[in-house]
Amino acid sequence: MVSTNPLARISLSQQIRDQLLDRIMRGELSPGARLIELRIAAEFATSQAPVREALRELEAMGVIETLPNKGARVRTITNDELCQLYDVRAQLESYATQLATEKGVALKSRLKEIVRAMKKAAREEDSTAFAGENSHFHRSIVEASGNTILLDLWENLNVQARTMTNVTRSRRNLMDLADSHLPIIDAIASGDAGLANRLAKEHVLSNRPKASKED
Amino acid sequence: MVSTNPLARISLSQQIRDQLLDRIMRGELSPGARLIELRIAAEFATSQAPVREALRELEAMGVIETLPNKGARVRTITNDELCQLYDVRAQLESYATQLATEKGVALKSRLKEIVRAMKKAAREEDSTAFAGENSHFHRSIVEASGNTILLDLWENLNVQARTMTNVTRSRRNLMDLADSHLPIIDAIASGDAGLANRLAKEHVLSNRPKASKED
DNA sequence: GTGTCAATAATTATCGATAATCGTTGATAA
DNA sequence: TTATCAACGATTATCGATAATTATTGACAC
Repeated sequence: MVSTNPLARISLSQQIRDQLLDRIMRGELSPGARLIELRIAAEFATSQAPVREALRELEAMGVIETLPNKGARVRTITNDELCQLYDVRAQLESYATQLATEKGVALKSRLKEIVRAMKKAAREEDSTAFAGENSHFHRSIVEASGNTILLDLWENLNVQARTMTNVTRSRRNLMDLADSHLPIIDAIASGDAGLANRLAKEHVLSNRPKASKED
Repeated sequence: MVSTNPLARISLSQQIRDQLLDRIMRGELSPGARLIELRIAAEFATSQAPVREALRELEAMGVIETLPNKGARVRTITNDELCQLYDVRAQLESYATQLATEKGVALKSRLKEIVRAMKKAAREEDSTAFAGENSHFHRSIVEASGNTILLDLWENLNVQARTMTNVTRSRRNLMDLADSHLPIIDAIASGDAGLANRLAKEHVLSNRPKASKED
């Protein structure tokens, strides 16, 4: 049933990119898996060209890596790199939170709403939905910072982290995790930018994976 | 004399990318200039394919922007965005400097050497060489942080900033600018990570363009 | 004059095919 | 047995041509 795949008309390369990204995120394509241009082209009933474009975009996102003349494979993020990623993300996010607080953007009701959705997902044990709402929460803050460059960088890191989510999914109680966002909301609402900065940083770092034994 | 351009064999798309990036950096291709695939292909005596790849890479770097079916043009960075870029860069670099200091990496002699080269360029009024050494200085620190994710992000911002260098080239005295790096070297050598962090941040921000009247 | 629309031009997006490159396999000789 | 290397197979890199899309022009009606 995968032989022909019509696909609506929105630019083949984008559709292929989205499909592949989706598969990588849901773990269908695991780290190290090869992505062979002609094979993918055959699957989507297109030519090699749009597939190459899609792969290059995924590479730019840091989701896959390609060796010249050797081909592309799903990037294997070591535990070490994931730690580094969280460290950097903590820096960016704490700064974003500080900016948003200084600007006095009204975020409280919106963020509370997102946490509510997070808890709903937690109750239903829907970890995919939970991860989505979680991203949504942090993205809202970075958006509110008003710094688009910052937003771009953050999104990049976020995508990379999410491709590893299933592997590294912590055992931590989802309901607790949802609650751990509340102090940040209060800090932003209080207008104390320094506090908001600190809490956001701690929040991200508390979700940082531990130094591993395997990688 | 630009009709045929043999180009050594290292992958056409990469060569095209480098050539275009070079032209953009040196201002030969100014912001807003269109990049037409077939025209570029003709100039380099290649087909459209490698040109497209090159353009996609430049887009990922944030150096050009492409609208679907409309084509690519050299990205116009507003003064506002450049300010945001420096703000974010200040965050990343201060963090990198802190990490490098905490790790106690021996950087002093190397950094001093770079500042020497910077001053030489300043004496010779070679602003291109100066910019190169300047990048080199900061890159060395970010490298020394040991965080490769951080390095990737920093490089990206740096490239973007450099494509605007000629436009925004400050009138500031180059010799003073070179000297302004010295306190950072001392702070790193002293092992005071907090101080190093602060000085690095101030250094970047002091070079941030001012809120403009034109953009 | 101004708005609408078909015809046209310019350019990107995609295709199918070929060339170049890399890794592997198996034979041969030392 | 091991080293060398030619031939092959798999895959990426590039090509030239066509299809699809968007912008532009000019005629025409109001």
